[in-house]
Amino acid sequence: MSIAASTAQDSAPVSAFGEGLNAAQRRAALYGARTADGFSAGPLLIIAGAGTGKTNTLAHRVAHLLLEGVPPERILLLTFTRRAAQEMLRRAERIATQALADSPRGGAIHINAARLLWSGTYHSIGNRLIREYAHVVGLEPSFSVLDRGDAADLLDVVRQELGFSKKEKRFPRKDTCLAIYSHKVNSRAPLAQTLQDFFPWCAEWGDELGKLFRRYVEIKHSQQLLDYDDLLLYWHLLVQEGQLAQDIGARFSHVLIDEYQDTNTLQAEIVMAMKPQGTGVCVVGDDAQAIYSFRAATVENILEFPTRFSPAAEVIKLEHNYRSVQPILDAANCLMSDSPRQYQKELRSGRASSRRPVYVSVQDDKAQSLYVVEQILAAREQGVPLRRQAVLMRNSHHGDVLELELIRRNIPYTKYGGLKFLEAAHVKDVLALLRWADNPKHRIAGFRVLQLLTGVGPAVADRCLKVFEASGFAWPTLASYRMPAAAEKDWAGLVELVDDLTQAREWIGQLGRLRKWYEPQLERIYDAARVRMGDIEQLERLAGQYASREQFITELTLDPPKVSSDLAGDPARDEDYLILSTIHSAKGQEWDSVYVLNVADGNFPNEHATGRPDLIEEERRLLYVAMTRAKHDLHLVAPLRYYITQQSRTGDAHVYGARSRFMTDQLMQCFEQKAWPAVPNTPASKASETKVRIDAAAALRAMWD
DNA sequence: TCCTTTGTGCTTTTT
DNA sequence: GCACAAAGGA
Repeated sequence: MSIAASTAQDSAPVSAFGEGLNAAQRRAALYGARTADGFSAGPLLIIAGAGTGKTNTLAHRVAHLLLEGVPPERILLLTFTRRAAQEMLRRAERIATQALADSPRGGAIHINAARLLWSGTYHSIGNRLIREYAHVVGLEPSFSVLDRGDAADLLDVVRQELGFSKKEKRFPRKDTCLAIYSHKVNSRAPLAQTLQDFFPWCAEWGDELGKLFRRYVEIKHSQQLLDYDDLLLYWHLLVQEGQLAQDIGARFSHVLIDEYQDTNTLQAEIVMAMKPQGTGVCVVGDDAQAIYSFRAATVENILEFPTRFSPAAEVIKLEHNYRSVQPILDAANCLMSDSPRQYQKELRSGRASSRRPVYVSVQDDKAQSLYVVEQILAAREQGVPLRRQAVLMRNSHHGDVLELELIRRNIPYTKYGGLKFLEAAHVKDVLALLRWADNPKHRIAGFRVLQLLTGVGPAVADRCLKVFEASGFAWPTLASYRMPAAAEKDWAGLVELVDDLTQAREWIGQLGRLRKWYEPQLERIYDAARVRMGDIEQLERLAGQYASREQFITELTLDPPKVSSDLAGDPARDEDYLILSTIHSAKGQEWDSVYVLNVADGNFPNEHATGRPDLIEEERRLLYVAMTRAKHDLHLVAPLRYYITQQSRTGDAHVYGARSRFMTDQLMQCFEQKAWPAVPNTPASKASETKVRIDAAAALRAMWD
């Protein structure tokens, strides 16, 4: 995601190699030495504070490796999102090409970073390795990847099957079950400990959850399904075996990992198994920006990285900030100085400013929105386009009130985080069809597809699928299956479609034919059919960029488009629009002006984190991430009163927010404090003292004379 | 058996 | 505002 993420360095011309880098950056980029068989480096940890040119440094390192003759396919580049990987490659290619052009050898040799085949997220790399080694772990190379929703649905099926949904006390809901499962797998901790530490309200269900997960794992394997966590888990399994660990590890002479502070134990173990000596391993991160513990990320990975090797890994700190003006950094430094365990660092900027960031108190949600809109419009008047401004929030629904106001005033915006494209029911329908055609054993997909027909609910679908399964997943058996009368007509069309999809050699056109069958179903099932159909058309456009159905389905699952405008052929591309984003999704980005909503205790730190010192520290880092996104202007907005979510329709429950515990007196000094709207400062006592009298009646009459 | 309605209860952040 | 379960009508 790099919507507005161009740094000052990005636009700076790179004349000679590394000329645009400062000393520490250069040291990190060049670390290592030529050897007889190439270029080699010991383990390296780069502690890159916010805005210190991390991407640029890493891109230079990649370029340097390429220039030193390291074959591109022997570089493994792990990033947090695919976008980050693409951005990195784009820059590395440009840097390397430029450096070659400037060298005496001239531009004869072309560096093609696209040949860095092994770059992407842990999950996407895992996906590729596992397909290659599928036979080793008892999988078919054509296995399907479950997205979050499908995984939760499958858990729900198991939950029903085991009768847990009928207990007198309510069993955890499917999303919670999945979260528990995922956390346990990724943290590699015992289930009981995961429950105790992160889901204490579910601790009493330990035994049932254990049974649930065991059955879930069985079913996944029998249906050739892998969820997100399996993509790591199977990879982990592969490298636990000595010979395979060596083979896979030896494929890569250099392993570069971005955002290392947000990796979890499972991921760290994979890297350690592949590269036990740390040879060629270079990790980059900022412990002050570790904000993914709910995904089982542990900041210990980065804190302990150096001492996991002997001799210990080299540590290089980047502290010069190229993003923000000094007053913003003063506040950020002050916020973090209260944090106990960390790599001590102090961000410095070359950019002075006389303006401090703003801490503004407002009455409530509504006033908060009005304030933000007023500031945004004012900034735009001053020449800061909307797209260089962002509103950041802790929870995605915190932007709801603001969104209404933006719509009312006709201010364009896009929102990151929150409901995703793939979670829309109609998109799920279409994908289920594709997935089922791709993997007939994919029961969740088939179950969903069958229920698109009128007169077919869970019971009929279940029976049909049982017959299908008994036949060994032979598609022709479906054609002869007798559906209830109401479903007959559409059933024939569906059978024909699925037959077509499974036979088709060409991927192009499949989605179009699918759409033809689906359109009438969509109109029957949902409201707002036209809007939804638009999404399907966008999906179709996106499909054209992929080589095959399997690739399309998998990549879409591993790297889902965030919002509809994120899809291909984005028509809104050149238009100016405001960015709304959760802080988590804002990671790695920067804007001229940043507004942080709901900076009050209960939200910073979140009420659910209180009582857990480590989680409270994470909340502090979250605020730190939010603050350090701003280049020139930063506004923390603190409503005195805000509404609690999750209450009945007529509810008016609200709390009076205390000042966030992170906003200490010392930190407050870093801010210009104000109230909005400004409270007129005229005490009543003074008014009663004045001797002045005005003949108001006469004055008003005079206006009409 | 399916599908809609009604009532109840509630951890946020996402690859 | 949404997920989930239970009950009632077709």
